[in-house]
Amino acid sequence: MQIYNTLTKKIEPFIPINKNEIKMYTCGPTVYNYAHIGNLRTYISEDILQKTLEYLGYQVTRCMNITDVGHLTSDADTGDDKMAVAVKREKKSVMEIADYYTKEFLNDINKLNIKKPTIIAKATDNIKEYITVIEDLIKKDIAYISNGNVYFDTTKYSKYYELSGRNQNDLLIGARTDVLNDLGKKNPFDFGLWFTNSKFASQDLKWDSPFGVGYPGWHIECSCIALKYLGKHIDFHCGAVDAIFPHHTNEIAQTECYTGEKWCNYWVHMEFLNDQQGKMSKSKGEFLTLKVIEKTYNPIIYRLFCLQSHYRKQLIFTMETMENTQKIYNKLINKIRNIIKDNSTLDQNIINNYNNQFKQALEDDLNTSYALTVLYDVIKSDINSNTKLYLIGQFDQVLSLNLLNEEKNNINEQLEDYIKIKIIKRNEAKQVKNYQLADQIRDELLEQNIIIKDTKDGTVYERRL
RNA sequence: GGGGCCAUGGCCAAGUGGUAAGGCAUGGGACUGCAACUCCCCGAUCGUCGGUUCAAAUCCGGCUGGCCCCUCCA
Repeated sequence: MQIYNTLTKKIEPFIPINKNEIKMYTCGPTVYNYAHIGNLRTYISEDILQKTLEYLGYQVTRCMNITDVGHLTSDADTGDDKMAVAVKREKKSVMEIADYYTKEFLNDINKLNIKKPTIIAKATDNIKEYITVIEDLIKKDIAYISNGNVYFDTTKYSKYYELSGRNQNDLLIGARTDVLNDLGKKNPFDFGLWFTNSKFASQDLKWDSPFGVGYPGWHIECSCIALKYLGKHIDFHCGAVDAIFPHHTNEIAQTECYTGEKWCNYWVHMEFLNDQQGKMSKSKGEFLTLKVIEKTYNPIIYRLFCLQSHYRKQLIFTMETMENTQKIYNKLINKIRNIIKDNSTLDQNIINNYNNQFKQALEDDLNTSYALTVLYDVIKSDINSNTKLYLIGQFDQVLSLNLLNEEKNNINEQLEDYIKIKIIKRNEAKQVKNYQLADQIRDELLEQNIIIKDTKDGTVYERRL
């Protein structure tokens, strides 16, 4: 397998730390609002990475954080905590907000067939761990206390700019003035590890610490949660491209200064979903959630939409392309439904051949669109039905598009009998050329989401997708 | 102002030096009472200009256009 590594800016062969067990950390949501479909694209891509690794025979432990404190609206200590803003907006407690949106998030990823991470850790459950690491960094003179807050001194970590590929001067020019004007900082890009001296009063969540009563910075949570649950070394760390700087940059600095060792080998970043105006963003106010999509489309359609493209390519979302994807999905499922299970025996050579093609596509930096082409190749090929169905089932372990989900099996016997009678009546009507009655019966069934098809072998039916 | 990415037929998209996969849509045809489903057929020289090469969509440079990051957002 080879994959693009942000750390080296190259596509590299993947070499696991341990032979079969892979440790993967993926940044989770800040649960102050619904996830928008752009957020969800990232999790879909991460899911593909995980499932590809599993398909290749690795065992993957995936850890994800849930940010319920510390994520400020600004990187200086002037912004509001995102959670505090939500509290004000919805007039609920922080816990209620966090619980509600966490549940909604887990619902969303479930609907998209994203495998639930092995470990899901809340930021507020690991305060002790943050304090341990921060104390250590202070002791090592890498962190310092200033103006009531604890900051990380970025000049103490020589590789600070490695991940982002920038340098301090480039960053300074574009930096926001309130970041630079944070007088507590020794250097412009130093970042907060623990805040006690907040300039805003709306912060509800506070903990006692050796540095005073306060709350943690955003970046420290991921470092500590990863260390706690996955150990000192991890294979993958994923997130969207905007996390490269400063979030992941800061994570590396903290973690490696704490352990004194290299932390993560492969940094994988997922590109944005844009709408026609550009980036989809919560701070713009309006944003598309899965709830909205669901009104018109099965969430799996959105997953397919994402898989048609590449995770490192920006994707533009429009309702037109969703409409198109719906058609693609319908046709795909129809074709698969037309493959009838029979007595044919599995052809192992053919299985290996297509399976290798499928794997090769995914092993090549997760080329999902090509993997879908292999799926089409199988469907079109003249191999026997059972071999086809077997391969489709295998592929769907990674694609997770419910390719073999036979919804028509949901039709109970009672309904089945009813449909059969209707079909017979319709065929009788057709024979005497009473097409009005025939069409009426067809419409009746369609109202119940039953589609009638006249084929060479007689009339068949299926449930509408 | 700095850094970076992208540009392939109507749409999505594969392709990383040897003469353009695939899917959807459109059009044509078969099937059908009609429709749907299914099957068959049809389309591009790869934003633009120039360079390297026997050979470039693929490498290099200029230009144009779009987007992203540098500031909370995935």
